[in-house]
Amino acid sequence: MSLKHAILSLLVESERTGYDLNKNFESSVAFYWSASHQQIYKTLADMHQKGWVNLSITEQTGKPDKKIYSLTPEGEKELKEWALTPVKKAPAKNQLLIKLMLARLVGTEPILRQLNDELKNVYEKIATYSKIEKQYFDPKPSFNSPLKNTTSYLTLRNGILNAHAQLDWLHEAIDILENQ
Amino acid sequence: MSLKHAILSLLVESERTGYDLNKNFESSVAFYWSASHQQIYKTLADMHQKGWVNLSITEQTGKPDKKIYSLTPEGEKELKEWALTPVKKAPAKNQLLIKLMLARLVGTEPILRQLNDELKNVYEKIATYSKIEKQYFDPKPSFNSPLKNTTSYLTLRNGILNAHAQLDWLHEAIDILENQ
DNA sequence: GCTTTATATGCAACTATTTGCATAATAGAC
DNA sequence: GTCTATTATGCAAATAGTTGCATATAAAGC
Repeated sequence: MSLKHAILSLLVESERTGYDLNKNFESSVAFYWSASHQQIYKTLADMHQKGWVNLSITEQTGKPDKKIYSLTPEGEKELKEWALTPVKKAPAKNQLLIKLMLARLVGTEPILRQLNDELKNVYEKIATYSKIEKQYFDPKPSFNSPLKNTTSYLTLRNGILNAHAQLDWLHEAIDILENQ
Repeated sequence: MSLKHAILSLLVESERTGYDLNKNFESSVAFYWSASHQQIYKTLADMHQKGWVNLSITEQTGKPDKKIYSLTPEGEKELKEWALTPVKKAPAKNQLLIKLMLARLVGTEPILRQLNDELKNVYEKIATYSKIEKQYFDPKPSFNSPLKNTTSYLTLRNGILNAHAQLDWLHEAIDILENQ
């Protein structure tokens, strides 16, 4: 699985706690991977077992211990190898399209309602992306920017282009279904 | 999960065997859901337990029995209810973007290689979609076409628009990374 | 005649993910 | 002072999905 590798890719930059990592998954990582905090803690424990990460425990009086994870040479080796293997294609999962195919069974009205809900979500997504773009990538990274900035910008661009495609499709679908 | 509902949505149209369903998942359903044959057989057994599908066994001499599944009223009820509940948003899963973020660790060359591989895949996907479009949706469905045709066409359009967005992004990413 | 492909089904083990619950301290709002 | 959010961690059960293996017939190509 790739959750391990998503986590390792964050530990390349700096050591982190499970809590820190969860915060990352709620913000920037959300563009390309999702995981719950339970899954993150479990995966960290698994990777510690495998020797891919180191664990240093900071004891705190009266508080639970702080568990700081860092990348080991084995973890880095694994991550590099993984980065070089061809990507596996993601399984198709699109609930909205199953529902669309059920329009004949349930009528077009409830489907149109859900398409419009989705339209609203996509608009909100695009607004969020625009804010991020203005805040962090204005002016946009150029050939002499740090590589880190460039790749971060490209993950944002991926979100933007996909969201616009979704927007176009939703308009098309709503338009066609309304005229049926 | 939605695999149950994807299967039920096929059984609305006609009764089918696990094998038939698997064929559906390899062709048209592939636009919006994926599942292995093992998963399909397992899910059919689960739904039979729940009473959502009926099972009629055709005994064949010297061959394994043919198991034909059909929708029950309970199954249809469940499907209709599901169709009306708001869609859950799909968790983000994009391996290629994790790898892109690893460009600093492994260098841009191997990442560019994978982006170009993906570019090839997307071109092939678009070619396949074009063929399907010409074969089944020329002329394209209009307001007086059967709803079934319209919704099938829209699932294809979803694939086409997403593939083009992916294409645009890949060109952008490759262009930027090559000039780094 | 032999090999491959299609038909037709599934179990078992493992891996991944979700959901519900649980603990416990600190900081800030009211 | 009490309530709420944040910090910080995780277990357990259930559900979902993958991978490897297994069986057995029939048709078509070479």
